Amino acid sequence: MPKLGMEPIRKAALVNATIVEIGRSGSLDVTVSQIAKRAGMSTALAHHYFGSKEAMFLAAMRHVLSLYGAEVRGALAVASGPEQRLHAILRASFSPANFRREVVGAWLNFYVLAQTLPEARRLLAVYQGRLRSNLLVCLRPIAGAKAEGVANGLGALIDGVYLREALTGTAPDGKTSVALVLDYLNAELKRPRP
Amino acid sequence: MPKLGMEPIRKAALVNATIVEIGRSGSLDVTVSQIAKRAGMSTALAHHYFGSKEAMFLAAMRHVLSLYGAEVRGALAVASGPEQRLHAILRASFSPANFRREVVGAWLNFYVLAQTLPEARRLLAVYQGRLRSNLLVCLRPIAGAKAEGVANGLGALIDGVYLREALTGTAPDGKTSVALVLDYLNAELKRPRP
DNA sequence: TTTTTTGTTGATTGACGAGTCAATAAACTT
DNA sequence: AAGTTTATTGACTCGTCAATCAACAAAAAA
Repeated sequence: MPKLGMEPIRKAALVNATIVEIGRSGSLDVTVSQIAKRAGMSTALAHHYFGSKEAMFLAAMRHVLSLYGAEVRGALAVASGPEQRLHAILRASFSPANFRREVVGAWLNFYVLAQTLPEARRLLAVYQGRLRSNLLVCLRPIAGAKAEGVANGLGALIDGVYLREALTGTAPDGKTSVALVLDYLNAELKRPRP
Repeated sequence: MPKLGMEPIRKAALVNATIVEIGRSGSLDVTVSQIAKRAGMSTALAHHYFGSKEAMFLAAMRHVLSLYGAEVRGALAVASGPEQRLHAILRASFSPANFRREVVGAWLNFYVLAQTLPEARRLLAVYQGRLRSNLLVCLRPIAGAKAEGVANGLGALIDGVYLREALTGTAPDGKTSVALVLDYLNAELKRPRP
């Protein structure tokens, strides 16, 4: 009983299922069969809409990245002033949503994918570029000439703190992460000699 | 023509081959057959010595970690004074050896493994603990009460910078990485109000 | 109403992979 | 010399999996 206009629905279900399955297994070692079953359809249909497993992975990556982007934009929308906006970016980066098992799994595996899949590397570069640009807008008014360097450091620190927080067995603590990064920021800003 | 005492030689060859194959494929999706072939033996022999592919992965992880540990110890041995020793740790962490394709591949995939394999997580915790302890020894004399916090930040920043450097298409630059981390350190140390 | 487009799947193909086993052979022990 | 331990592999088991195909169903277009 084919209702028309299924494509976007099926694709969304598959993307979702891909992320969940990657999170569940903790690796890219998920079968199309698993993904399709979780999305409630046959493997043949999954292939029909995406053509290959690789395409599903990339679509999933795009989705995770766009969710993160949306979260940052949402947080920025209600923040005013450079400091407030910086806080907003950090809070969004370390939000509980980003520490959900499947999101962590997605990120770690995207790093792995980025080693060999050019498109994955490109997407990662886009994410890093956006983060950097967002940080720079906030930093230029308050860090002046140091803005570029501080943005680099902040970006790396965010990734590093996330990585550690995501991989220590204990429940991740966004508050502490934000505080750690803010501490770095304050150190850079209040340093006597630029 | 079985010569005796082959076990350590074969195991070393397999560990090496595992790392190379992970680096080559960029993922944990390597077959025992590939590993065994690169190590110059049959798959049956590989299983004979390690029992499972998982055991090979863990042995490879231990090896990469121990190489890194040795590099740090080596650098520390010829450095005196807290500052010098900190520089030594950073230089070792961002040495060209650590940016070789197969080492990057190993690290990224160990992160992935750590999500699900408790032993891998344990090994990662050991590495982070050692790094933290090494940093603390240097930091206490020069950072005093701030030492703990700075060590946390430095550790995360090192991981984050490494991750970014390893994944940007361009050739990784250890010098710049060291400089970035040192900049953070100086900012924390020279901050007026602790 | 015929044709085309869209949705859908069971069955199949063709390939590969982890781990086991039996068998062979050389070295070391007694 | 007989027995044991270590080294080594080809062949095999049992399983999986990505991708394709043929076929069917329903809606839309002609």
